[in-house]
Amino acid sequence: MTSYEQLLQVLRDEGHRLTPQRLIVLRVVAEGRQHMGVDEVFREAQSAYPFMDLATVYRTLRLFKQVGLVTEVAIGDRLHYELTHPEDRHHHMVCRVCHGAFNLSPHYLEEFNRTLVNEFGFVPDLDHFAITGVCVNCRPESSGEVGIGSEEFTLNEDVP
Amino acid sequence: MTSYEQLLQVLRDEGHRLTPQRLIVLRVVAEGRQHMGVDEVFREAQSAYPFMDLATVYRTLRLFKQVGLVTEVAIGDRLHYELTHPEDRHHHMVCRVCHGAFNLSPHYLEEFNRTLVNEFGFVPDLDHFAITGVCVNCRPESSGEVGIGSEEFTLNEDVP
DNA sequence: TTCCTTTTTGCAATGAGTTGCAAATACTTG
DNA sequence: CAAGTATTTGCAACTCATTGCAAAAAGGAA
Repeated sequence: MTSYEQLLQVLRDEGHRLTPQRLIVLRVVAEGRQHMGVDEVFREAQSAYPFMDLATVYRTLRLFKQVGLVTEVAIGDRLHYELTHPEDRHHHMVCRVCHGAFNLSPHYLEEFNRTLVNEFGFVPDLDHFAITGVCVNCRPESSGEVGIGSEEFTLNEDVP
Repeated sequence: MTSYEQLLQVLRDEGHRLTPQRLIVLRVVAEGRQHMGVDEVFREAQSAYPFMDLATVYRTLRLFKQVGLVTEVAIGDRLHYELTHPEDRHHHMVCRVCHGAFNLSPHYLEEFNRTLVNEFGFVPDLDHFAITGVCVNCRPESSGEVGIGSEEFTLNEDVP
């Protein structure tokens, strides 16, 4: 059983139907780069299946998020999606200036998470956690050195 | 000079014009409860100034946010605004189930903030920080006790 | 006060995302 | 493999928020 078929099994197990649209959106996201924008997913899906509707893409991505197949990241006001890799869970730091996204190891949020649960009984949704700010490259006084644990990648689509 | 006039002075000092629309929106937010939704601000402003336009409310709130008069909080996908009280800065924990918002003292984020800056050179926007999750009242296994530092208030408008 | 320049408003159009509903279709059972 | 049912799709309409642009108005100078 390939890893793609394992993903399909997740859908089947939860009682969701395997429609051509879902198979194609899943393949597009699985084979695409990190953080695909919805319009990007839509264009690629449509080229494989011309009847694809944008609303279906939105609904499908929302479903995939619910069952944990993909992770949603809000980058510069727009929703982006990436395949969930359980062995490489990470959060995001999104730069308000360049719209670049940096991965952040869950380790850095563990203590914060414990504090919220213990002090307030509040269980935060860290799976969809992203924090905006200004990255080291976009800071005027930036002097360069960055520690380990961060992995940058810049969007190659236009984000206004 | 009243505190309301001090707020106006902030606008004047930055070269913004004092239009009737801005005065009214400021008064509505200053006298309203915490976390007012945009539509709520709009309705109240319109009842004081019938020509008020929704786009003006959005632009005005955005301006007020830029100059620091108000703080923007995203609650359940919608933008909410509250007057900024410099002596009572706080972040928000927003419950995904009941849409209630809990204040969170900046103290709990200080270490996280330091870590991001020191390790990654990333300066997070903590002023607009809100984290979603499930609050103690909405957790099935909730056993009740909550520590100090949290102050709850529930929305009295409908959030779907 | 009057004139002038620049900002701001109101309106309509746009963009991202969601939703209601009838038609289409995936899966189940016989 | 055919029929039945519940889910899903496609379309259009809708919501929240933003934006382009001409008309209106705020604030400064004469």
